[in-house]
Parts: sequence; C-alpha cells; structure tokens
Amino acid sequence: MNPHNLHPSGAKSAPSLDLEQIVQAALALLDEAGFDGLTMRSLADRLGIKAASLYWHVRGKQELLSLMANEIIAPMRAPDRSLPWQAQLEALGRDYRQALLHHHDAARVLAASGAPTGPNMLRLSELVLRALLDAGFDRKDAVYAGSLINDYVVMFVLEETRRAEVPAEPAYGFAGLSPDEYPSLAGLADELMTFEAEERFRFGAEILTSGLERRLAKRKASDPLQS
Amino acid sequence: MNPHNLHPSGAKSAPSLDLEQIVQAALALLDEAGFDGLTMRSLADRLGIKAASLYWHVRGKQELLSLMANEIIAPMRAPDRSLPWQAQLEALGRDYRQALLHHHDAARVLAASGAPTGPNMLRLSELVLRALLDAGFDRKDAVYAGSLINDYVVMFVLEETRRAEVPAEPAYGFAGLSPDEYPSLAGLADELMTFEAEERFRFGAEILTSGLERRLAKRKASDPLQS
DNA sequence: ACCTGAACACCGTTCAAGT
DNA sequence: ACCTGAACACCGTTCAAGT
Repeated sequence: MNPHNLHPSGAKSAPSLDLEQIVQAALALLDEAGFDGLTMRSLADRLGIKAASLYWHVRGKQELLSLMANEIIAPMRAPDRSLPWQAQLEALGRDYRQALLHHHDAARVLAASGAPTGPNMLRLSELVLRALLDAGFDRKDAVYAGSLINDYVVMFVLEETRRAEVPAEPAYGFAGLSPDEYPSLAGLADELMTFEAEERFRFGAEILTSGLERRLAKRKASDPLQS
Repeated sequence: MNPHNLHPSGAKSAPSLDLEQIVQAALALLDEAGFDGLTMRSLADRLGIKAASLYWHVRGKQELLSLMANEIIAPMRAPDRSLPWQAQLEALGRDYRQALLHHHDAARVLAASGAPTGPNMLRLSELVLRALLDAGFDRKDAVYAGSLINDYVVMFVLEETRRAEVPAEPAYGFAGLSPDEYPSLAGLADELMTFEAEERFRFGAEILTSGLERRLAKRKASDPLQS
C-alpha cells in the first residue's frame, strides 16, 4: 500500500513507522492477553503477517520488550526541578507506578526488558540521577540510589499486580498457620493477606526517602566542601 | 527397589523421600543449566523417568519452583535475638543473599516462586517479622517493612547475577551517550557500568535500615505507650 | 502406587525462497 | 525491502493405559 513510505512534503521521513505500529500492536496485545499471552506468533497474527516477518523488524523478543518498556513510560513527565529533591523523586516514583499500572502486566515487561536503552528509558534514568546529583549525592551514591528507587517501583507493581490478578489467593494462606511454630506470622495473618496499595507504596517511598536523607546528611557532615 | 518406603525401625516414615530427590535433582539441574535450562523434561531425564511422571509428584512447575525456593534458603540461620534489630535484619539480609548466590539463578527461582509456602520460607518470614515486631514496629509497618527487605535482596541478586552473567555487557552502553541530551547519565557512565556488589549491597541495606529507624522514631514519638 | 506413550497445544528463531 | 513456507528444536501439561 505504501511501498516506499516517502513523505513528498520533504519532512524528515519518519524512521521506521512500521516499528512504531509493531510496538503499539504489542502493547494492545499485552493489555488483552497479559505477559504470558504476548507471543511473537500472536503479535504477528494481530499485524496480519507471519511470525517470521517480525524478525526483519526486531532482533528478537528481547528487543521487542525493550521497545515496549520504552513506550510504556512515554507518558511520564519531568518533575519541577525547583522542587526539593525528595519531592522530585517521589513524583517520579508515583508517576512511574501509574505508567506501569496503565498497561496489563507492564511491570513484568519492565522487569524483563534489561538495561535501559530507548530514549524514554534513558530520560527516566537521567531525571532520577539529575535530582540525586542536584541534591548533593556523590556519583556512586547517586547511581546506587537511582537503581534502588527504580527497583523499588518495579518490584512493588509486580507484587501489586500479582495480588490483584489472583483475588482471595489461596496461596496466601497465612490464616491456618500454627501460632506455636510461627507466632509472628500467625499474629500478622490479617495484615499479610491485605494489600492496601497506596498506603503500602507510600510506606516504601518514605523509607527510601528518609534513608537517603540520612545518607546525605552523613556525607555532608564529613565533607565540608559540599554546599 | 523400595516399593513401600517403610522404615521398619519405627521412626516416623520420611514423608515423600521421592519429592526430596526431585528437588535435589532440580537444584543440581539449575546449577548446571540455569533457570532457562530448568525444564520438566530435562529434570525427568536426570531422574531417569519421563516428564509426565513428574506430575504424579508435583502439581506443576510452579510447585516445583516453590519447593526449590524453600530448599535454596534452607542453610539460612536465625540471627541472635539479643542483637539490636538493625543487626538482626542486616544479618538476615546478608545470609539471604549468600544463600541465593550459592545456586545458579537462584534469585530467579525465588522471584518466580510466589508467596512463601514451604517451612523454610515461612521461617524466614517469621524471623524477619519477629525482629521487626520486637523492635517496636506496629503490625502493618512490620509487614510492609518485611516485604521491602525481602524484595530488596531478591531484586539485588537478580541484578547482580544478570551483571555477572553478561561480562562487559554491550547493552550497558552508557559510554557513547550524548552529554547534551543526557548530561547526568553521560557523566556517570563509569559508575553505571561498574558493579561493586558488596559495597552496593551495603548501600541499599543502610538506606533501608536508617529509613526504618527514622520511621520507628517517629512512631514512638507519637505513641508514648511504646517502650 | 507409580510410571509410560502418545498426544495436545503451543513456543522463539532461522533461513532459503519468493515478490 | 519486506514477507512467507517450512522447518528446527524445543516447551508444560493431560490422560488413558500399563505394571
């Protein structure tokens, strides 16, 4: 239908508009079928091509997942740089979580997508690290803190999704536990089976933030050159 | 060979000694072939049976993974209860990480194994939650903190393993990044490509511990009934 | 009680060949 | 440049049948 994909209007020709369609179709398939239903074969079906054809556009499923991860976080916005670093990081964390919740099993895609490669992924890393460097963390600490924050959000939504997908999960059967063998566990059965996502997410965010605050305070105390 | 598996000596007959062999074989296979090489078919081969036979012993691969997870953390020891809670949690975290590092891709098994079910898994949860309750955290906070710590260790070793398996990973190509588009990322290229596991693990542990200390202090300040 | 044969319904990926 | 046919080398799981 459009054999050359040329724009006669001289606008810079969109690089691989086909790839964009593939990623959009993959996201739509993810929403319908979940991570386990996302296969090269059914993605090809949805695009009206054969599975083998996908390999002309992407190196393999791994690359597809990276492209999807990059697209999933596309709606994320940069936080106001004039805010305190804690507020910037919390805004990024909340935003990240919302982006993941916006697609079915998105956290599994992110967890499987490997090192950040796409521009949106790189931009997210950039924003987190910028806030940490601005705050006064040294280079190593900024990198460590950045991956801590990233891992926290992905892990949280992974668990959040798992809990939501299996309602009244029988596997979370902490109810019948022997109070003699597992006194703490048995006493916490109610709390273990409940998942109050918002409150729980804020808890972890608060722990990370105040832990980082403490780290920063110690660093500054031992290094009077910092502002 | 041992059709009834009876102990004439009156000792309580070992419940499912066969299951134990299966889990041991699965762990040996994991060590040799990694998580992706751990299939029901090759596990059956190793045991000298057919894949279908495994389903008489376990409900499915998911249950096998749970059993493996339980076995992987079997060497973990309870921390000295007289230690401060911070030291107990740090000991548990280090011990947990070591147990995971002891088997190839063990963190992937733990991440895939779902809610804790086996006795060792339950005991690990029990120990973490006991330390937190002893410290004075309320019930909800203890549960939240417990899963935070657990997730941190698993996520860390997941990343640690990924980094070790792919030496000089070309995917972690932060070197050629444009300093104009990604100034922080480009400036941190060295730190992003290095993975100093011990130091990095301690960093996260310290952030979590001091964040939890702060939380506890705030709680106690607002609740004079606590010791 | 425990195991096998045989199948079902899939996977990701490669590659020569087509247009 | 892009797609297909056909295959390769696998998966997890079920179930009637064997012993």
